[in-house]
Amino acid sequence: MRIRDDQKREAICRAAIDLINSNGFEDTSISKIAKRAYVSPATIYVYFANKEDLLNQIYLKVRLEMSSAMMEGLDEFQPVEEAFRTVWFNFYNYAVENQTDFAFGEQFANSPLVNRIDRDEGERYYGPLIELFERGKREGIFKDVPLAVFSAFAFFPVIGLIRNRHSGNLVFGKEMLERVYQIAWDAVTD
Amino acid sequence: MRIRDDQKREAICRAAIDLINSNGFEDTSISKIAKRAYVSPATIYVYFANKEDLLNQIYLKVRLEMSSAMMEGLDEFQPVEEAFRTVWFNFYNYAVENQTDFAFGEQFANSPLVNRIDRDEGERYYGPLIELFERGKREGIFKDVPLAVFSAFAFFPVIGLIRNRHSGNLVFGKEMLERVYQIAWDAVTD
Amino acid sequence: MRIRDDQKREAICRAAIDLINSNGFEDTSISKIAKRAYVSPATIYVYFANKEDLLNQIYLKVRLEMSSAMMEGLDEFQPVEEAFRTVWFNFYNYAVENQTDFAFGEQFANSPLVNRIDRDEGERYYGPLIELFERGKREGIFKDVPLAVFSAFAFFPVIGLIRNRHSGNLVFGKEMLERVYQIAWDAVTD
Amino acid sequence: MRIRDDQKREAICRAAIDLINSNGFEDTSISKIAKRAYVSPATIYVYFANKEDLLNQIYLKVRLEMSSAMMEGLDEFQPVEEAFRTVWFNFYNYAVENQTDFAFGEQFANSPLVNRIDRDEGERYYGPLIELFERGKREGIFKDVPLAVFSAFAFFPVIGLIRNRHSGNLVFGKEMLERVYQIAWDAVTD
DNA sequence: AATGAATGAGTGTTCATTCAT
DNA sequence: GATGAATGAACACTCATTCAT
Repeated sequence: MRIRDDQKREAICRAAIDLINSNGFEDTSISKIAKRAYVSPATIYVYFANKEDLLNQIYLKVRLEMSSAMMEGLDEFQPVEEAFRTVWFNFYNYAVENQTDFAFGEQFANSPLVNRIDRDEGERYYGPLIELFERGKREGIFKDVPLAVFSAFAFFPVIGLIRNRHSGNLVFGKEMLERVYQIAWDAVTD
Repeated sequence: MRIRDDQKREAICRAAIDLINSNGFEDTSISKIAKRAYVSPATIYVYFANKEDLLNQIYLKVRLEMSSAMMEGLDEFQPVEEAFRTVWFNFYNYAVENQTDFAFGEQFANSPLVNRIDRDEGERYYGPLIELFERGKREGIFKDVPLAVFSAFAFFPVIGLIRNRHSGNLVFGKEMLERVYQIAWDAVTD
Repeated sequence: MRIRDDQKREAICRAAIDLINSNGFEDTSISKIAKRAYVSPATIYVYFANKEDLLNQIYLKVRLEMSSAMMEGLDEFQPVEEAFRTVWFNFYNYAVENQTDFAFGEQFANSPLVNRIDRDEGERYYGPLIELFERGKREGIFKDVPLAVFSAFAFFPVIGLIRNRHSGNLVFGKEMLERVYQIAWDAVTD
Repeated sequence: MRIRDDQKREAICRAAIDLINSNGFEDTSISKIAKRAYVSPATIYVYFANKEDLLNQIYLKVRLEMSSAMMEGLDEFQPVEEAFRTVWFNFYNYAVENQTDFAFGEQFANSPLVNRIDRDEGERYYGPLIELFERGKREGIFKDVPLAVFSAFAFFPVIGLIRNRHSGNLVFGKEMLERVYQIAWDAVTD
């Protein structure tokens, strides 16, 4: 009996993400994914129950990778500002360095597919970030607003900027990036 | 006879938007659109060259409606702050009151389909907003940043909040909305 | 707009019956049926909702044809014996002359598919036969047994004989046929 | 170790018969059989050459079991009537008590699959029954007809009645059964 | 002997689009 | 202009079978 091959599983996910990014969900079929991953269509069903399961698992995996990338270097004893800075740049860097994964996540999150999955599963990993947010509020540093508002101003602008990167009309250097960070910080602090 | 045509065309677009919002691009076929619009599949090809053309035209139409909704009540003699307030609340209200159209727009904008259309076509209608932005900068009110950064902090947070509305964990009243607006205003002004 | 073609529908049914008779339900796919009927697989779905619907409709059609063949020449003023003789030979002749349809019916009737259809639909056409049976009982000619027992001895032996015809070890002439009929008549009469 | 093997083989046959009876040949795949028998698909190929071989072996096994059930208690010194009675009730009881096996046999016998197997293999075990038939004819008790006609009236009516049992419109007690037996006896005797 | 992984070929069905009226 | 019929190509998925252990 052969044993399952994690590289194969990985190749299938990679192929799916790439195809979805270049052609969209609509034009990404199981057989195209199979072809790109150099496996038989039937093999995909050894690793995933069906297409929806494949997409969900990829989404959750991407979310997990992104969230753990965001939390990297974060600890509860850092001053709030330092911690926020860490998270913010982690997020920005992840989005820039993992363009395809990030784009896949955004496309999935804006499609009705996202409503069919267990949302808690996807949000589970943000604990440390939420704690940071609460601590910042307790220390009177962050504005006293709901978490959704906080992250809308802290992180969504980055998504907007990344979206514009593709159009090519947004190229900015270190200085501008620092400027943007500063605006975000000002927006969420009192 | 002219009226009849436009009604039919409208019905087709409406059906397409609704189906895409509830089932995604993937599960929205020409024949399902036809069925929901009470026309024959062949009839759709009287109004649109093919499926891609249908989707593009819908997207451009939605963008146009949204942009003109945003500009409503805007004129070049208003003080900058009043004008910004107008645009911001116009945007928020449009997103809330036209949920399906807005969701369609977001879904399309995050899919690779958006890269295949003439982007200028979509952006053409934002002239007055750009002028407002330039005027605000000249008057030393808005921060001296690129347009992309400006709108990333002015409008993207709203998109983030709307996205969370669906999850149901974001319900806020007039007061909170005013609060959010104030944060946006603070973020984009010096 | 083209209109539906009853010949096409007929060709599809014919192709399905023939294939099922030579290869069984298992080896009879939609695409094989399509090929044999000189239509596209998709065309079959213009005339039938799905494969199950196709098979059910064929079965009901065959049953209907068989039952009306059986009733041919039957009227309520004939003496019971003459009427029974008519029906019995009608049945035998139908089975012999419409081998494929008959075989299809037997195969379907012995498969679990038959349990999924509306049985009443299939039995509806036997009214005159049932009336003959009741009349025969009233006149003290037929044995006083349930209908199921009556037809088990009147008609099932014929099915058994037909089944053996295929094996080739049953070839009999007019005389023997008359003999078999006589046994059936004796079995159901007092 | 020998015992284990036979249990596994038995489990595979059992699983196949059950699945075919509830879902038909068409919906009964090797992997479903494997799952139901708690073995690997590959294991089935240890015991059977391929799917056709599996089905044939099951059919022959069922025929063998049925025929030996029919012959039980039969010996060549019994009077013909007693012997016939024994065989007839054996047949009826087998059909009623082994519903699934019997239904499988009927389904297989009415499908083209039956034509692909060695028919002699299946008929080999009916020797004693044939002898009884010949003896009855010699003694002037049974009608002088071919074997096929004899069994068409002796046994096929039972098959017809069993077929109707499933529809639920045939429930009969000891008395009626005796009645049916009597009709069969009358039909085959002079 | 026994197994889960692996697969090319096939399944039933739907697709976007065109045809004929 | 409007339509239902028609279709080749594609879809997601399962098949019987073999492979590697």
